[in-house]
Amino acid sequence: MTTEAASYFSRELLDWYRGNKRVLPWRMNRDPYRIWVSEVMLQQTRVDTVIPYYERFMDKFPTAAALAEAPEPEVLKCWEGLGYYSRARNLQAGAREVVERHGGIVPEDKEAVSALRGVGPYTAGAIMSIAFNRPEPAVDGNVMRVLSRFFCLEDDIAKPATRVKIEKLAASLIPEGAAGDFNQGLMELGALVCTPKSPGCLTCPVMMHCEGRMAGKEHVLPIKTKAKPPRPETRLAALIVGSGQHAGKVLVRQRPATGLLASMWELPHVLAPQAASGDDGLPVRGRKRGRGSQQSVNGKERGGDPVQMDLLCRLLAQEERLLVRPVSWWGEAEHIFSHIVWDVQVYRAEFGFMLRADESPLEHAAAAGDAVLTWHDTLAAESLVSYAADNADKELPANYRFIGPEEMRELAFPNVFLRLLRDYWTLTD
DNA sequence: TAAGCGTGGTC
DNA sequence: TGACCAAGCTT
Repeated sequence: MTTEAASYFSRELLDWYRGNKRVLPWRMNRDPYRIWVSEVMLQQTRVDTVIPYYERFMDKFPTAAALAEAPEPEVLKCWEGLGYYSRARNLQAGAREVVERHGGIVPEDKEAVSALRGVGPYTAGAIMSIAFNRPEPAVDGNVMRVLSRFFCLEDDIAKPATRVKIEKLAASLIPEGAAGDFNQGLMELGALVCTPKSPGCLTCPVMMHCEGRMAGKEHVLPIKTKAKPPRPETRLAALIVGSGQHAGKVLVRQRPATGLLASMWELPHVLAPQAASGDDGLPVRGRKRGRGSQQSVNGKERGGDPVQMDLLCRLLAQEERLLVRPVSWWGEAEHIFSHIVWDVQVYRAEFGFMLRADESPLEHAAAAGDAVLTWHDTLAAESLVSYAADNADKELPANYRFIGPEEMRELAFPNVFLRLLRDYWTLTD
């Protein structure tokens, strides 16, 4: 790399950015809190997706102090549908740190910013350069792609070591006094011109000295190893409609505070063992969402797959101490994560009863009986129903609730369950 | 280092 | 239609 090429690149890119930058809500001013929120939302998320979330979030939590004071469920609800929910929790934790340790002002210090929860090398560099115009690199996927092409770098950008290398390069390119615009220019070029699939070299402000293009490699760069394919899982979910004081409401549960979809709400569901994942182990076709319980597809019984219904009943009892009687197949939904694909089979089920963690299952054994774990056992079902009638007002564990459409507006659900519940209430009305 | 962690758009 | 992938961080 020549220093001429480098200074050419920096100068042309900066000019191009200043003449072509998009008008975006987080570019209104240089409030570091606003920049911070935008950068966290933009992690692995497209600009168009972020904009409405950002507007709502800033409206509701306009300052670090406002975010710090908010109840976590409200923050999570505001993030609902955006994905990677640990970002929301970390952002709020970061805001609380800012309030407690920095008087509510985002510190202008690289180490202090980097120490905030959820702020990694990219976000720290973005905040320091965009909000404070400090000469720190902010290397994301765009920047790695743009620089890999311009300098014809063949390092695998999927490897962490490559990001470190490109950070050093990016730092060396920052023009005096223009860190914020330059860093944003790199990303803007990657987003608008130097795109992953078909780079717009003809309109690129730095095409004349682009080594990747000159080598004819603009379509093969950057080098990136493939990700592992997601593993398929069949999830058996229960749509449990309450009676008595819970009439018309649906039983939902909150997930644990860590791991996948942490603290989000959902229909109770269990992981089906491989063998019971469907007739042929593949997602069942032709039974998409909605009222499908009267259909008979792929050889399944009218009311649903007895093996899956039996499993659903047994596993909910074992894992959740939740006793229900699956009644009929209701619908299906697919949910695609980066690393897992859920095929969710939803069954309507009648509520029996639920034990809290501090209750011994033994004292209820007589009432329920072992056989109650088998949904199609008529005697068991009857004893379950009569037991349930006696325990209609029994308190649920803290992470379980019967809710109607109104309560849904306050609890955060992952999209797959949002869709299912909206379908249910729409079809029920 | 590699894996876990969401969702929707694109070609 | 199915890969690919988008302004990454944490463990």
